[in-house]
Amino acid sequence: MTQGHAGPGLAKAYRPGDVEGAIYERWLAADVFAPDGTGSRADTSKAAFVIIQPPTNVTGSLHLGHAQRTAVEDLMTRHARMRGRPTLFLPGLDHASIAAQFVLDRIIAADGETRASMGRERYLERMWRFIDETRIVILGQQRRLGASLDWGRLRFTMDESSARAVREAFARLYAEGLAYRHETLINWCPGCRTSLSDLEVEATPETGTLWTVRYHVLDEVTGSPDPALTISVATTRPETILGDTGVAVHPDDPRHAALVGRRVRIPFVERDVPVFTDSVVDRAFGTGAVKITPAHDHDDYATGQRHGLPFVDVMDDAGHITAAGGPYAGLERYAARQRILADLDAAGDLVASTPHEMILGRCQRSHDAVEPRLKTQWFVRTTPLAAEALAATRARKTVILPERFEKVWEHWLTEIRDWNVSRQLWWGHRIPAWYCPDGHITVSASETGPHACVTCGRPATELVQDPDIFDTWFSSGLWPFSTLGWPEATADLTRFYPGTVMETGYDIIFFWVARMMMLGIHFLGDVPFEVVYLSGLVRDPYGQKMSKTKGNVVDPLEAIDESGADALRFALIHGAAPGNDQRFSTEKLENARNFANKLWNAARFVLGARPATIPPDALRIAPDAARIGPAERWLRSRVGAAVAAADSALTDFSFGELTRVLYDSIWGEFCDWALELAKVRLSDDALPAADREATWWTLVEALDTYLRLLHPVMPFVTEALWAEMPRAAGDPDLLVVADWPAAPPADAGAEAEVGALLELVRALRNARSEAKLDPAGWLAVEVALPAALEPTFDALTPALERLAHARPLSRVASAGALHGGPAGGLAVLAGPIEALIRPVAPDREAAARDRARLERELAGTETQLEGARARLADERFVAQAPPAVVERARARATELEERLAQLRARLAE
RNA sequence: GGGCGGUUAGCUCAGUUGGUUAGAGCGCAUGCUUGACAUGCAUGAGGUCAGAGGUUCAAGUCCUCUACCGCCCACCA
Repeated sequence: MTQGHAGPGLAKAYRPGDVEGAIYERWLAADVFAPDGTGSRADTSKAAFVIIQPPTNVTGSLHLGHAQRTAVEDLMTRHARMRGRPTLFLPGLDHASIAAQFVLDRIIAADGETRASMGRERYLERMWRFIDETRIVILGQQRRLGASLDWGRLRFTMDESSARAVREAFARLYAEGLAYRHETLINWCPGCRTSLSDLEVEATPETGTLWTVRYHVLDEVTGSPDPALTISVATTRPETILGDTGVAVHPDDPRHAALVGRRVRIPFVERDVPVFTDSVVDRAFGTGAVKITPAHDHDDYATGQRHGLPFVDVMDDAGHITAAGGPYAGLERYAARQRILADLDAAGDLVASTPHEMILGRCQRSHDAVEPRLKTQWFVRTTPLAAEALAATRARKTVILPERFEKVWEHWLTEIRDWNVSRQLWWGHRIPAWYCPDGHITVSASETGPHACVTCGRPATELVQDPDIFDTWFSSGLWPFSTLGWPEATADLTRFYPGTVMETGYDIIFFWVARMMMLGIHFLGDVPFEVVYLSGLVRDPYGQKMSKTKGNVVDPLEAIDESGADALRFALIHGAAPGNDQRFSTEKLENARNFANKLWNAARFVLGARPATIPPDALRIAPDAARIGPAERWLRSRVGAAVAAADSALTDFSFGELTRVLYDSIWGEFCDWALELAKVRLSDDALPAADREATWWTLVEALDTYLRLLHPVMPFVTEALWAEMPRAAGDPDLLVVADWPAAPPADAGAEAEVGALLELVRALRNARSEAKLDPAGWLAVEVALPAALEPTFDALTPALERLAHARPLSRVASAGALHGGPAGGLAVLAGPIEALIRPVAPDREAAARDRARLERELAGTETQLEGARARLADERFVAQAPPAVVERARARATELEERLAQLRARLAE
């Protein structure tokens, strides 16, 4: 592009909906999102920036939390892209087996079907149909948000490439002895009919009942239960009585010493079990005697193993009592509990029941009480993997933000237990393990499975594949490299692994982040990402977690329809700190939309103010330094400060700080002051055209810089406005691939001088308002100011007159000249500047109000001066504080003294 | 039972390595049809930074304790 640009012009009103869709299309058409897209202007010699986004669950639509994360991810991506780095922002979907089945089960239930009635094959077909619908919705939402995802690389965890990585990873772990099959007590959800990892069990505090039950001791001679000799045990789960295989007491407990070694009869199942001692028993709890159910309780499992007790499983997959439960067989577990309690009571063996505070494990998904059950499952030995992940974070190869999460990270990985990866579900990756009739295990990474049993050579036809699937997190744990072609040694893998930043919510740090770290380091020999950026949760205006059941969910699409994607993104990023939860409210969204509107109108003004001497398609040039005035120098310096502050915020991942800086600069400096100051020069026909041009180019430069800085946060509106802006030589067509801005030079002198005069304007406005002078009238003001400020004052007088609505604003030789004139003026003090408002007409009331204002100011100044003097009088302060601090304190005291003198002089008149 | 976070203006939140005058948005009050913007402009009121103690010349900021709120981890019947 060799010519400056003039677009079709901007609509008078800002309507986000009118520009967003078209702009996304332009980005896609220009192919700027892919690291090697035809429109990419990336410098391939620079390190790639790879952002890792959690693949979205296919089950539902996006909520505000997704929107916030996508906004943050896209912000980082767009910034890196403008810095000229090749960027990879890969879109993905996760099959989310348990969540997806949970949702689909409800859908098919509406048609009167169940998982069982459909069968595995039909069920999975139905699932694919279901997710084909949802995936379109989900991907459309990301697009509406403006996420600059490389759509050509869309990956799904159920794709063959992911499946291959899963098989390979598992086969390697098995070969290395890090995956093993083992019968043990696992967490079982009767509602979902699957086992769960420890992480998927939520410990929920509840008030249950502690029942005391009598077991009858067997007569040593007759072998039948003694009606009189009993031992009482306490239990919160009477249904597990059916699986009891022992009673334990503490070895030093005299109350039960006589019964140790005797046998008791478990009621209903008529099983005779031993009474024995074990020091795990807490003598203070309950009766001091514990019923032992090794197949249904984690503690009892260990106790049972120590004492060689039988393991009697009394429950089936649905949570119903099995044949082992004798008369209760077939009953649902809680129905069985009630029947057992009633029967115990009838037999006179239910001694007591008391309310009991306890922690109950519930399924994260269905909230059913989790049942500990004995099952044979596949486990991953995590201890060695966790050690490597820990070593990596300790060596700072991967940094977790905010840092405080490193502590829980350390704790969890140190205390980690082996990971049960088997799930008794259908939707997911089938475990690639085959069993021969002799029980030999063959694990194969081949898509078609093994040819024969590796142990006995039986042919594949005689082998049966494990019906279970993997925990979803097993495939998502491979995400940073399975998406790049692993296990093949692809060019992508070399180029994009490890990733740069992994962004996600802190709620899945263990589920996902830890697994990616462990598996990434293990299989690739290097960490999967350099930075873990953890976002907080988005809550409703009252701090509640958003959930569909509470009905407080804000749909991102509604917010976008209402206020635009830019406003939503800004609202979600503004004021959010990593790891901190954030409340979302319509007020925040409105504020963000107003900001976008403000920017729109500011741009409209700048573009409309182009001096006629500049052709519409002129190439953008830097303002002529010899032609600009103090206001322009001030603006350029402030823009430079904004660039520096934005850069530093981005370096620190302080995105809330970034939006604050941009909001304040654009609204508080550019719109409130710079544009108003510029209006005078731009419309001054007496000024040489070159001067007016220089002023305009200064505004264009500032706006151009702001648009670039803001683009990562508000991509649509900035792109739309930039389309209308003059281009510099070498600028691309689209802002999305434009260069990140450099800071215009700082100008401390202009900042100080113009800053002081803006203070004067504020003071004059304040005085007018406080004295309730005619708001629309022109004030006659005389100003006395330090000699150093005089040239700036003279240059800006017309602009200052306009801003303060004061004319004439005339300079007098000295402060003394302000006194002794016609009586009844209002004194105004602004730092080193003194001014006097000459009333248009004498007004006794206004004078009185003004006097009150001055008196208040006097009192305040006195207090401040007292403090400043006390500080300086303290020898230790003068001696020990840094010289710069002492110097500042001195200057401050001097300033206050002068001000005090001025005020006293005014009040004395 | 362990650990983490929060407590700053009426509300929602910023506040960098301690530095003297603690900020913003919303809300509130007063006023403004000033040629980019009423999705706006101007001005103002409003804070003993949860409480107590300590370190320091200096504490919203560092340390200790307390209170309240929230979260995470945890196999005691």
